[in-house]
Amino acid sequence: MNAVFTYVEENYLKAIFHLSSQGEKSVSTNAIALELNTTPASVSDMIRKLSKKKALYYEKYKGVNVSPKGKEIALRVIRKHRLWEVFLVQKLKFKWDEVHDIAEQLEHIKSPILIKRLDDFLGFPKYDPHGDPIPDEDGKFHDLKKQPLSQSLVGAKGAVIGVDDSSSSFLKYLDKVGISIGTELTIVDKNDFDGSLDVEFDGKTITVSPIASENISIVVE
Amino acid sequence: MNAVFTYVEENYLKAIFHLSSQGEKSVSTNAIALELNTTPASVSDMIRKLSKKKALYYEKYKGVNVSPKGKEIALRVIRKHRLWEVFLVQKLKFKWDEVHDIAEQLEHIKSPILIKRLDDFLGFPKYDPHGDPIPDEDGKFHDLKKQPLSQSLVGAKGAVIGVDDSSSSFLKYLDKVGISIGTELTIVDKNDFDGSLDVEFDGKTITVSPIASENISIVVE
DNA sequence: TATTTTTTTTAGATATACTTAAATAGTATA
DNA sequence: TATACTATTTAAGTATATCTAAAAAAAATA
Repeated sequence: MNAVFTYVEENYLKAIFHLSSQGEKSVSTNAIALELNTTPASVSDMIRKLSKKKALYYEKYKGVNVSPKGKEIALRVIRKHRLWEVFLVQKLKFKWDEVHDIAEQLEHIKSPILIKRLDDFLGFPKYDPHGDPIPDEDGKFHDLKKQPLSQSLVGAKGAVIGVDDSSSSFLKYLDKVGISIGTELTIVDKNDFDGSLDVEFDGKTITVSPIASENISIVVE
Repeated sequence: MNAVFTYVEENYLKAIFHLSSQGEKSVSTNAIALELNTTPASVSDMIRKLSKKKALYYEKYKGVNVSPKGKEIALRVIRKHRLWEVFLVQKLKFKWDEVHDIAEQLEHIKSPILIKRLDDFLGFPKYDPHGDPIPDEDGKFHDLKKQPLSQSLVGAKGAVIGVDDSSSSFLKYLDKVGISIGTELTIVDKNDFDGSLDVEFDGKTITVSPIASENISIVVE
């Protein structure tokens, strides 16, 4: 009998998993309360509940750690969140910085087959529009190396996975030249005098300034 | 200050709107309980709450009617439900009869801009995969006439909007011949000896049996 | 019309998720 | 080490959305 986790429980596990993958040690009640914009008292309650459900390891006054079960749930939610973000940006033409709140809702839709079909529909993306990796069905991350376009070598082929600068002027520029998430490009030349890069994609070649190429992340093949 | 309605309240309003658009009179507590698989006692509670919020007109022991406000909310949810169903069938390749439960979840996602973009992405569909009309942003239904393919005249052009028979053998047949929701077709001939129709779409012409054409709904231009 | 049956409402409980206020445990400082 | 401070937990209470059981109103039947 697979335990069912509520919307709220999923959010707690996601937050705790997130916090514990930053620092090493166990996560404090206060840190969770801060992350989820709630009170330490509420967190205490929920921690007791989630450890009874074996999703957390917990010792009073000592903070919590996610159990394998909790990690599995957190990664499943993260996977859904990031796949939906790809959908919103790639298909519905949202900007990188507009999708988070909607994905926060969509990530709780319960239907394994839906996520499989969505993944397929999106072409099995490995990164979300912010450049964060998308775990696979088993919670594993694929080990493609993400790097700024500026640090890629001449001759390298890769796919755009995200941008660091999401100012509207930069997004407008990308739109104009035709670069978006998923664009497959080849670096054909580097202009040493200013560090700009000539990149080829969709049958055309454009020159990307050093500042722009620092803010574009790609994964190389 | 726009009152916010919960997931559950939205479902009640949708169900009551649905029931009241079948029969004429006000909707009974028992009928609602039956529709939502809950108890009359729970329905009584919720009715009191929704009428305090001015979404329902209510007199004790006399049943309820949806107010304009309640109707607006119900139609908004129905619009979302049907648009998501189109998405699931057209884009994610679900079958007509597999999408309901997922759409029941997706219909509660709160983001007006999301629905606008989705509508655009889907090409502003007027009917869902079951042939039910999709209300517009203002809750109005477009007045296209839906009819069985079998009752359409030679020369008529239309788009497939749904099927009545959703048995797997029928769906398999449609898949084989290449008919799906949104397929734009022209009726080129009627074979009087058996009532079958020759229809053209995607550059090819096939013959559709009388039984099949009775179960395919189209909207004519 | 009186009685029975059905429908609807109310009353009292439960579960989730939250709150504030008070108590307790742990840490830091004089 | 005693005191002060911070972090955490517990206790008590609120709101939502349920439920079962009992009471009240309406409808159906004799």
